[in-house]
Amino acid sequence: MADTGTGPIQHGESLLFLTDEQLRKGIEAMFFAYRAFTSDPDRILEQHGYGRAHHRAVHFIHRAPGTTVNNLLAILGVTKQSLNRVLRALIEDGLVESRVGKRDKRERHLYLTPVGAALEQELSDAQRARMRSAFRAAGPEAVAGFRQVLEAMMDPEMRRQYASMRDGGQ
Amino acid sequence: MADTGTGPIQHGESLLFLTDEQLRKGIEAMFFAYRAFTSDPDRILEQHGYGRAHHRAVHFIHRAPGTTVNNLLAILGVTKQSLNRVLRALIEDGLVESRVGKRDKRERHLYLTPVGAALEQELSDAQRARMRSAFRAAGPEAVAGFRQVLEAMMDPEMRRQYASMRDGGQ
DNA sequence: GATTTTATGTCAGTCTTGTTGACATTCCAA
DNA sequence: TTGGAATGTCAACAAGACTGACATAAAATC
Repeated sequence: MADTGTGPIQHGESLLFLTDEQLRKGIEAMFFAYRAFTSDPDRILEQHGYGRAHHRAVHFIHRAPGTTVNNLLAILGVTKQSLNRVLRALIEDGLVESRVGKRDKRERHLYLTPVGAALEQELSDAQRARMRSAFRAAGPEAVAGFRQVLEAMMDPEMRRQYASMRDGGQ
Repeated sequence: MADTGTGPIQHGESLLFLTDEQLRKGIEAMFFAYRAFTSDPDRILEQHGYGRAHHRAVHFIHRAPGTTVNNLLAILGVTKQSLNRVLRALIEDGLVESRVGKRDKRERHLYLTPVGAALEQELSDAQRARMRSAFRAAGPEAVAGFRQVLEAMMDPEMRRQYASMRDGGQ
């Protein structure tokens, strides 16, 4: 706990990228970029009467069709009451289908309906467009660094979820 | 609008980093990393009975002491009524001081009190610690790429705010 | 077979933080 | 000086997160 990062400390190689000023810029970059990152989906969701919570559910059901409620809970990191409100709306509106598990009838396996898949497409198209434009502008080396830093920022448990994400099929 | 990025398209140089799969990984990396990014401050804020909105206000008042409410509004991108609730709590609790403008008495200039500065320090220490650890693990080249991509992700107006951020002194 | 655990869903209530609408104060310009 | 624009405050409401309590069904265990 000697190096608090309060100032530039030289160990032979330059550590100027670890100054408080550089860290602060990184922090503010995250703040502003995340707002931009969510702005396009937010606009679309608003037209459909949904929020970010619905987007997250639809995204991960698309990624892992047949996933269970419990699985989704772990990935999204919210309470079941919170997720349930969202899922109920999506199921009632015919965007998500909930099938009772064959092996374990307590489980509900979640799938996007064609309508749900259409919304997912619309949302991810918008989000990918911004990401593609940013990637293209920054170039492949920058993109590699971007991914490296973001991954290093995650907690080990989250990094695990990020890396793998199969499962779900009953 | 020919290239929708739906598949890898070669123009002589490799564009494999722009495939939908790579973009999707970038999107999910943002989602998970942002959650990690906010988790440390969230824990601290909870102990003090505040939320993220208070953090944002305290952060930018620290960055630009003497900033006006209107200025803060533009940076944070919320309505003045929303910000006002947060500021009222911070002022009542003695973390922020609001001084009537000398030139323009309609304006309120905002400053952190010693108590407010202490909370800001606690929050930014935690956030910097995670950022520093991620930066250190990824290395300077990765950090440069990280910043490049995030900046390219912002809207021009936001990028302006991110780059400059002085002002405030009455 | 009885009991416990697991998976899910629901109801009620609270909190944060976003929104809009209405309003007071102050400044400035016609 | 008067009316509009800018700035900020108060009140009320909505979305979406949370906790806690409880119900049901099925699986697992004793």
